[in-house]
Amino acid sequence: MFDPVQLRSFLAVAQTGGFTRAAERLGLRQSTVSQHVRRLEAAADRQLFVRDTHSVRLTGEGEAMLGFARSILRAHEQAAGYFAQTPVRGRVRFGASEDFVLTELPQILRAFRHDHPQVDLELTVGLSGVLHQQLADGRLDLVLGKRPADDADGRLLWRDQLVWIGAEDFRPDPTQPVPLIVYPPPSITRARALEALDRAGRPWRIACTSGSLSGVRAAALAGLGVLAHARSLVPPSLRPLARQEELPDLGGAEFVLSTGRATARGPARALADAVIAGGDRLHRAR
Amino acid sequence: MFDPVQLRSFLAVAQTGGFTRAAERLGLRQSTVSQHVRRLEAAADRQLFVRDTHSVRLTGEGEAMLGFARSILRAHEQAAGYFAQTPVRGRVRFGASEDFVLTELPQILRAFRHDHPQVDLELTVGLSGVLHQQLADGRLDLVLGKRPADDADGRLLWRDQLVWIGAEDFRPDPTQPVPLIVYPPPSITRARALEALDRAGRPWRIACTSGSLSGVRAAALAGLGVLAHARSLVPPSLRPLARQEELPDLGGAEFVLSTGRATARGPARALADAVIAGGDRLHRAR
DNA sequence: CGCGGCCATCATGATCGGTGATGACAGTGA
DNA sequence: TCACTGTCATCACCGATCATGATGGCCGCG
Repeated sequence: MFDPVQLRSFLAVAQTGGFTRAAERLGLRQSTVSQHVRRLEAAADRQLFVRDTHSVRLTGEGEAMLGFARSILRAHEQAAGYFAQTPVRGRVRFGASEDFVLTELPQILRAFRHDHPQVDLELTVGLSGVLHQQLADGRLDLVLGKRPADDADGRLLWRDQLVWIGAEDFRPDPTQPVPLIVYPPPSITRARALEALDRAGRPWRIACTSGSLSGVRAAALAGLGVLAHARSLVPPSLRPLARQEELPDLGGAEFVLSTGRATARGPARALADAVIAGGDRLHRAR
Repeated sequence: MFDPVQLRSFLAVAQTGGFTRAAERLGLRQSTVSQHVRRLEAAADRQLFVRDTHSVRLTGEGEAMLGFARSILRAHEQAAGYFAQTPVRGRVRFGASEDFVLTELPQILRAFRHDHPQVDLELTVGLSGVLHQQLADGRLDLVLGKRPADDADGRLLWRDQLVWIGAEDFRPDPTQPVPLIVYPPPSITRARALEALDRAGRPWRIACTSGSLSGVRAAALAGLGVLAHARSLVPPSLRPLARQEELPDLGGAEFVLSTGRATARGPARALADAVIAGGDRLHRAR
């Protein structure tokens, strides 16, 4: 095991051809460099330089050591270069919409925590509209959710179609108001569903209101009604209704990653990169 | 600059999955290993392990460090492996026959001293027979010279032809005894020359005797007579006589490197290797 | 022959590093 | 629930290590 500091001194002596010059280059004293070389020679049990009082020359073994020293120091420099950049550290307050709780978002966050253990990750799950409001208020740093109607910000992750979904065998009775399962306001999906029905002149009633995806999923599985939902994020055991045309078209939806007004930096940037990189895993490509 | 010792501890922790186990493997204490990792983390300014009280897991940065640590330690081990073999050190008493003083033997010896500065090299130049006698007496360790008639030892370096040489324009008078330039006994060449002439019934006389190559060379250049010499080692400004057939054939000669009875070891072995490796430079290939 | 530049060596004071003891923590089994 | 065990972190201690400045030997130069 060779001391890298001694190797550096050795290399400097070999390159400058002198102990004094090497010491100057390294910001050390001549006696220090002399000791470094001496210890290195002791460690290798070889004479590395021939010190003819007014010249310093490498021996054969010294030339061999030269190669090894270069190799070792190069490896060190590669490592040092990698770790030179300031580490990602701090806090991210991350908001993710309910839609993602059943996706692989947890795995993405888990990987992020693995890669950046020094980042405190605070996760808030809620409705997209609420999250964007908190982002605007500065209570969140990064939000993953549907793009609100009035908001043009955020990086578009993917475009999706809103569809009507329900239990396996559920078919709404055309003669009755459509039984709706919705999130409470200010749910974007809720607003879109009511708008579409109203525009089509189709009567409706609220069959169930729940603030959580598991709540609306339970209601749908129970056959309480239909639910507007992004096609790519339909929870397991629920399916788009076979005949979408019996209900009005819901239009599209855009899933965005928003970072407030400023470009994300530091931990928020790192998390945004991680989410974008793992973005494919958030929705099932159809 | 990372401390290789700390890297070794880090690697051991990563491999064994525990500080205590790593410490056992390394022959250190657990607290020491803990400090090593802590210092390494401080040096890299990253957290490398997640210590969940009953498990130790690499972070993402830790995995990066793993690669660098392996690379650095591999470089160290290569160097350590090279310098692990005990260095060549000591004394060689080397005998070289007069024949080689004008060859590149000095360059070979110079390179040897460069490669093995810790070897004291004692050079004896003399007649092959004398040198072999000293080798047998234990007063030399290695001898380079012509193989004596009664000696079968030694590593054959090359076979050569003995030829008659003289000054540029020298031609022996067939009616007169051949004027000979010879080394004093126990010169091998001398014996071979006299034998050949006697066997051919050709009269001869000693025109000059000198113990050194420069002596016989001067005599030959002065036109004092002819000289038996190995063809490949003819000194500059002397040439084989144009008509060799006017004098009896001298036969061949073998140049050998002899190491006494035992196989050479240590410094003598190293020098022998160097001479053999540079052997081509000792004679001009014709 | 003194001078200056070079490297080796030495004593010294500060720093570093391994150690053992101790503490915090969590999983285990009675 | 509680003692026990095994984990890792932390700390004070002391001996080893290290960089330093001073000194000395060496050699070439003026």
